[in-house]
Amino acid sequence: MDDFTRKMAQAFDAAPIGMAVSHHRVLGMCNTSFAEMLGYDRANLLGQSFRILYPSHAEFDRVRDIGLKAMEEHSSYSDERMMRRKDGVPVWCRFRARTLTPDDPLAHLVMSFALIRDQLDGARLTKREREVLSGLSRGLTSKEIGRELGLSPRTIEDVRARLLRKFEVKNTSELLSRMSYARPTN
Amino acid sequence: MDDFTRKMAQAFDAAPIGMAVSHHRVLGMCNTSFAEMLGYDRANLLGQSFRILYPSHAEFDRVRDIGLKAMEEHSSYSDERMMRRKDGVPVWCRFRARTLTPDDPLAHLVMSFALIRDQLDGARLTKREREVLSGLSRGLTSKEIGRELGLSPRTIEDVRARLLRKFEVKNTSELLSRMSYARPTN
DNA sequence: ATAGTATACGGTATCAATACCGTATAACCA
DNA sequence: TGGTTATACGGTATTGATACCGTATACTAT
Repeated sequence: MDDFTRKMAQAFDAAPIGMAVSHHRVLGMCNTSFAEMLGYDRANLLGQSFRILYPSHAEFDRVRDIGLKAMEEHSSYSDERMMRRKDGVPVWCRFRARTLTPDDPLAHLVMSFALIRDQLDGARLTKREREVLSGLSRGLTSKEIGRELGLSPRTIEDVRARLLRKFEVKNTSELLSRMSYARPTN
Repeated sequence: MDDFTRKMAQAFDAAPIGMAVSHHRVLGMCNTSFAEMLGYDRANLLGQSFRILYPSHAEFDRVRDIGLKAMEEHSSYSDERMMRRKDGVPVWCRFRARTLTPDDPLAHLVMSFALIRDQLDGARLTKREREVLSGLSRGLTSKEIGRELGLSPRTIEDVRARLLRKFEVKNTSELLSRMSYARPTN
């Protein structure tokens, strides 16, 4: 095999970002960053269903449909989502996907996962806060998020208010501009 | 060569994010996303200095030093930076780097570049749109942005509406989750 | 035990955002 | 020269966001 291929493989493995390939939601390949980010050895991860990398079966089902339409049209999709580490701790990721099979997006997916670190110490997000944030980043209103989570819109507003306090921002726009990517920490 | 290596190389090349490897600021390898993002063919990019990918020599010099200390300590570094496309258009990127040689970080670097703005092109931002976006990312209302720019709040609302149409999003929250934060570049 | 926090929900009041209606000028492009 | 787009501004109407008031349960940590 040629040197070119070997160089690409090395770059894949040493990438500063988690990367993975899936076929119908089963992990076909990943790099070291991806396995480490989720607390696994790569050898134990290959061939596994992505189900084990999500916090719940419901969440696993939910994220399947979210990007499908976008990928059928543009072959690519990105959002922010919660993954589940091996020890159960949820991790918040910037997710990007490109499908090589737009007719059936999940057949061959190449994904990248970038950890979003909380820049404010002590500002860890609860499960609810992440769920609400996921809705907000998709442009949903409190009413729509409430419907999605089976809660009163009033409760969503409480969670929003808590998020605004936690991150010391004025409104949802500023919140999302802060949460979209990790700030340079040093 | 083994199938494993070939799979990793394929994943590298199909990644939904720009990736590159450099040796002392010379491009040793990159994937298709990286070359496309900057408007080049990969064949013409390999072996070139990173100088041509920055807006100016001063910027090229500046970014050399800013991540060095972090990489000596943690082997990795990330920020947001401006790159220069082949046609001269500046593009904002989320930049991540990992060095394989912490003693001399620039000797062997693996990097990822994620476009912050308009992953789907055709939606170039005007000066006004950038100015308004900058205000929105700081949590300002239309009234406050209008005051800052010496314009009627009504005009700010027009620019907002144009941004929402351009990016096909429902509201400002979704817009900002797509755009991350913006600064007026000129 | 008790304080603190997250969760969950109700009401009300106010301001902001969004979507329409309209006009007008300037720039650019085919 | 006419079509498109960006800019800039006015009015109005509806929905959403935010900030308060309140209650209540559950969990965690000192």
